[in-house]
Amino acid sequence: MLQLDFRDRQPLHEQIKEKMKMLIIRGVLQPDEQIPSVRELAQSLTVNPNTIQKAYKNLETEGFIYSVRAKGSFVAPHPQKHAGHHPRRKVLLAELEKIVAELMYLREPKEQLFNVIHAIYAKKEVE
Amino acid sequence: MLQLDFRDRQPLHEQIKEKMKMLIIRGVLQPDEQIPSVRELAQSLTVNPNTIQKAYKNLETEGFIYSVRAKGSFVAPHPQKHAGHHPRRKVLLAELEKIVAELMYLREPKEQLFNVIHAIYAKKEVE
DNA sequence: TCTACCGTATTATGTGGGTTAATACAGTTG
DNA sequence: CAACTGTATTAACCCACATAATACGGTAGA
Repeated sequence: MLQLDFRDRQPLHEQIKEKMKMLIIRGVLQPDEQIPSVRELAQSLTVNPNTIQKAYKNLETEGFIYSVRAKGSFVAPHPQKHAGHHPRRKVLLAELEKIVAELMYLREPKEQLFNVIHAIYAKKEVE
Repeated sequence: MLQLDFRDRQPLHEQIKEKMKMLIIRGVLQPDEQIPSVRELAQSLTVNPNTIQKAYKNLETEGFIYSVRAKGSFVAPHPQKHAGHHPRRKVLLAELEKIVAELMYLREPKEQLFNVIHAIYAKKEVE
């Protein structure tokens, strides 16, 4: 299901969190859809169940999934309106600024960045 | 000069690298300007000289500074033309996609992202 | 030349996080 | 009852981070 890089210095639980987050954001996993159990995913990725649980715990804290004892873990419903005070928002915008600043430093054309954003937002409207 | 967060889990040498990178990108430090020596910055930040050296070494690898034995470390000249094959470019664009995708998920208006980019690129033209 | 400073390298040491491992508990499902 | 869920706890190992002490080679100024 997911592909991990065991040689990367990024922790496995973070890699798992990021990949799962992407699948949810991109709509590959639908709201209320059940995701693999802790033990099942651990076995298929050949990692320890604790590593999966840490990833799932963080995903739940960030609002991407919800877990029900003895039933399983599921994709959380998508946000319905723009929450300007969302805790993640400030972090994301700050990161965005850093990246754009460095791309500008490398003489990346501004229009290219617009194209990237357009492509992502256009994709969303399809799903 | 720089401000570090010793409680942050981000390594000190990475914090130093990122802050210095920002000062260079934003034009606070001019090309060929000398930056603090390893020992000097170590003392003023109350960290070990080895930590500074690791930050400087990575900054040099990424092309933001250059170091001359027995003379000091200096801000590298800015890139003059867009290098589409630059190693950092691919990484930065990939990160950009991740962040924009998550902001879209949080229902951030597309126009807001455009404004951020506009502001950064506009700032550059002043300097 | 002497002194002070520069970048750079090496080795040793302590600490904390990431990961694995082995259990255990509580609740649901068939 | 059996098999599966999420969750919690404890111990152990490894490695990156950071510190510390020291040294080498080259430059600059008194």
